Amino acid sequence: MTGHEIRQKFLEFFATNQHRIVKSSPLLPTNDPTLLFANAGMNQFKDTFLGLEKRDYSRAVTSQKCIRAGGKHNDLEEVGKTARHHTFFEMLGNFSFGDYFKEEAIVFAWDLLLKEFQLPLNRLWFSVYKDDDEALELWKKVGAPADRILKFGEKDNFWQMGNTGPCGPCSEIHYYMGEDLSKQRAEMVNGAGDTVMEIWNLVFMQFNRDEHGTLTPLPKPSVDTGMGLERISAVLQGVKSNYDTDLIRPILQFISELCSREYDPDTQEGMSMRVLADHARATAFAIADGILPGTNERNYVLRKIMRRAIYHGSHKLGISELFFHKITDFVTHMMGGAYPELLTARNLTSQVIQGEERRFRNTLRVCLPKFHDLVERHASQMPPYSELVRLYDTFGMPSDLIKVMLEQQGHQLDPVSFDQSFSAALEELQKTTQPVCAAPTQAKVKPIYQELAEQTKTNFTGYQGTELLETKIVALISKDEKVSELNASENEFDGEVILESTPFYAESGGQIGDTGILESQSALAKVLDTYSPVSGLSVHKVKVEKGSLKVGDKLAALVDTERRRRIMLNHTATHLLHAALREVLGLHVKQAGSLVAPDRLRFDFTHYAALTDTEINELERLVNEQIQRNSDVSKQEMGLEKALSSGAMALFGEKYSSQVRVVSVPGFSTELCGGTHVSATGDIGLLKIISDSSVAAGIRRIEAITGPGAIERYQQAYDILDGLAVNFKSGWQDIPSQIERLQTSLKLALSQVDTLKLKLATQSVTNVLEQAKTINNVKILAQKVEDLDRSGMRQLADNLGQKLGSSVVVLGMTEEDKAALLVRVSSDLTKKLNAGKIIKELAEIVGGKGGGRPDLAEAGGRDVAKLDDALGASYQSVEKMLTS
RNA sequence: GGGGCUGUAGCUCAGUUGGCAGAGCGCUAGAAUCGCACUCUAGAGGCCAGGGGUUCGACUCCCCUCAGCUCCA
Repeated sequence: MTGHEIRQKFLEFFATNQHRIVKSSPLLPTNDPTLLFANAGMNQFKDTFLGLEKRDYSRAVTSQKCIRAGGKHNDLEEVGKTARHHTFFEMLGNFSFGDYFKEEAIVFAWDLLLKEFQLPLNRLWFSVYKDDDEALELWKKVGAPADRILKFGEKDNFWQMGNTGPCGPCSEIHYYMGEDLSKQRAEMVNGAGDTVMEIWNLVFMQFNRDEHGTLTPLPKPSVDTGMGLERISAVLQGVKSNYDTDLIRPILQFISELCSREYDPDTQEGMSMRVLADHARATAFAIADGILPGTNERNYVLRKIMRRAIYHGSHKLGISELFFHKITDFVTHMMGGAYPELLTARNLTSQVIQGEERRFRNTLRVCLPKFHDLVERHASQMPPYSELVRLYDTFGMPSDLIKVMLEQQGHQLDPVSFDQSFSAALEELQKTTQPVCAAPTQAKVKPIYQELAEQTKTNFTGYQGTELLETKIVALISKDEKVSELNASENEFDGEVILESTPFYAESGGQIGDTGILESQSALAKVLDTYSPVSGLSVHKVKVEKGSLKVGDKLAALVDTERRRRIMLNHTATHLLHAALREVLGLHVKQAGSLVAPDRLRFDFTHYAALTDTEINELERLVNEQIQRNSDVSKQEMGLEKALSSGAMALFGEKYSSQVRVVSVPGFSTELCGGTHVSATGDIGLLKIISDSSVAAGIRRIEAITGPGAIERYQQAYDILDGLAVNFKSGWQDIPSQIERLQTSLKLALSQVDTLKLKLATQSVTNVLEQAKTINNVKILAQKVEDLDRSGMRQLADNLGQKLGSSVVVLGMTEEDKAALLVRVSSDLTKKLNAGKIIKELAEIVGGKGGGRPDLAEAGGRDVAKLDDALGASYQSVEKMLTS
């Protein structure tokens, strides 16, 4: 039976037993921020097990994509070394949500393994939790021999989701992999080695554990099971290693051809090939689910996986060209049938991988000279770990490569103590890195809102219109207390109003809350903001302008229509931009936050690089094309499942109710969205992107304006250009070249000025060359100059010095009310005279400081009037130094 | 989210407790050659990432911003 058939058979078996076949959730966990990757079949049902979410089925079966790397389950370092460890694998599982319990779960497992898969009973072992006699009896009942049912403690056979929450005993099925049936022993179960291997784990969720550790029985116990597809395939295909199943073996074959080496499982090369095969699977699936290699969290873990693979390929298997994308492409080809998302993402995957491989090879290229430099500095000595670790921590050189290269340099290393010293040094280096674990502070909903939400649900009428002529005040709040009446006060705002129905949109999904007025015959209140502290409840923050608001009052609710209109433009524009981003940059673009205000829109999204000008132009072009088409924007209520299957984009980490609203621009964008939108895209008028910046690593932020604001912006730009054109007396298209021309000629003119100034100064000073005094055969010239800058003064000193030969030149000038001095000593004299020392004495006279090299020194001071004194003093200074 | 590192000529990078901004490759021109490669000679090319501060003086020291690399959660 092939791996694909086994997966299919598993799903079908449970489907015929009234289980709903549910698609694998993406590897990017949808509703669990504590999880790095999907790592078990039950992840997507967590809320269902907790009773927070209802589904229209109570039995499900899945084949779940899983990655275990980083976080609690970290198998990364083990992959390749063993026959069983993977970063990526598929987990088959059947689930009961308060439907069947232990008995059926055990019967299903028994029937599937013995009848469908026809596993020999004389190789199977069963384990139960030490206190779970119920399970033990059930195994006996279906036919398991009593001596094959073993009891284990908490460590092996008790499962819990977290420190608190649902938990329960579990029961595992193990399989003897050895040749000789007579050699199997009970001790091998959960023992060392994997001659007896766990193939299926049945979890019986039976209790709820509270914070004191007390267990209370759940009213509706549930079942969660997991069986690794690769393992069961190994068993059914009669091979020792998961890597020899038809799920992975062909990848090894492909790699073997790629590097022109035979796959021999027992060699170092064999291990490297396994690493590559496994990591290629993980990488292809991760990228297809929108996870990109990066520098934080799951993105970083993916990058570690990819770099480990690339390292093994390039250094251990000697593949010199970019290769990793070829392997993932092969994986895509193999698995695309069962997981079509691989095919959709094919191009992106290949591109991202090649980019990462290039970057990694560049990192290696940069750190190798640093390594050699380090080794050289320590001659034949072993470089200290503190420095080796720096290569790893700061420059990203793989620790294994460091080890290998040290050995090549002739250093004898004990691998174990090397690793120990290395991690110790790393710890030392990172000691200062105490992560400030800021626990996510959950914004607590104020009890008053909670209470109101239970009593009433606001009816939102804002989709139909912005004015509601008659509605009723249900409740009034002032300072977190319910009140019966609201009056004008001195405060910025007077209180909050809850209405029976309202056209006011409460801030949500990035769209900011509406403003407007509430008006009755006797009262008038301004709505400053509208928000929703609890789902289903809209709260209007008001300032009473006239009269007073009383609970039960009838009144009209009027939204500021113009402001709302602009918000709607921006919201629909946001959707268009989102779709355009995915088209231009790739499907990895996911919304990571947004703000829809009347005057602008802001959109944060996942992407790995700054946008280029071409990309921004293309985005604007696409969005404006959609605007010009003036397509109708459709808004439909439908079931969540239907919406998702129709391809509507949903945000991860966002909770949706079973009934959702789908906003779509036909043929371009479909999103789940509760916000308010224009009726046709043409209403937007125009979109202009005004900024692109980064918010966090891997997340970019785009800001844009639409409609009237965008037009104003273009007008401003137009005015500026017109102004420039007038100034340049030319057309727009010539402005850049005109500016360039101006810049060049200005630069030329300035350098000519410098040259001329120098020439002038040289001429005027050359006249006084003969004034140079000679002391002890050293010519000394001290002269005041004008109209030069510091660099001109240096050049002048050089010119004079060359003319004078063996000499000391002292120049002084005033520059911006400060005195500047320079001393040049010709190089043949620097043994006797030090320009730095001379300048220090002179600098004191003008009340400043200075210094420099023995042959050239500069100084400055504030006392301009003393400049001549300083120049005069230079003769004595030199003389003193020459004679001392 | 926290730590380390980097930003200098078109490219790869030097730049020594603050004092004249450099090398190699590439580019342009010339020499040599029947011509090309090679070789030799000369030249062009820099807001030293941006902004602020300290200083008589900042590529150099300090702070901020931007961009990139890297390790860790």
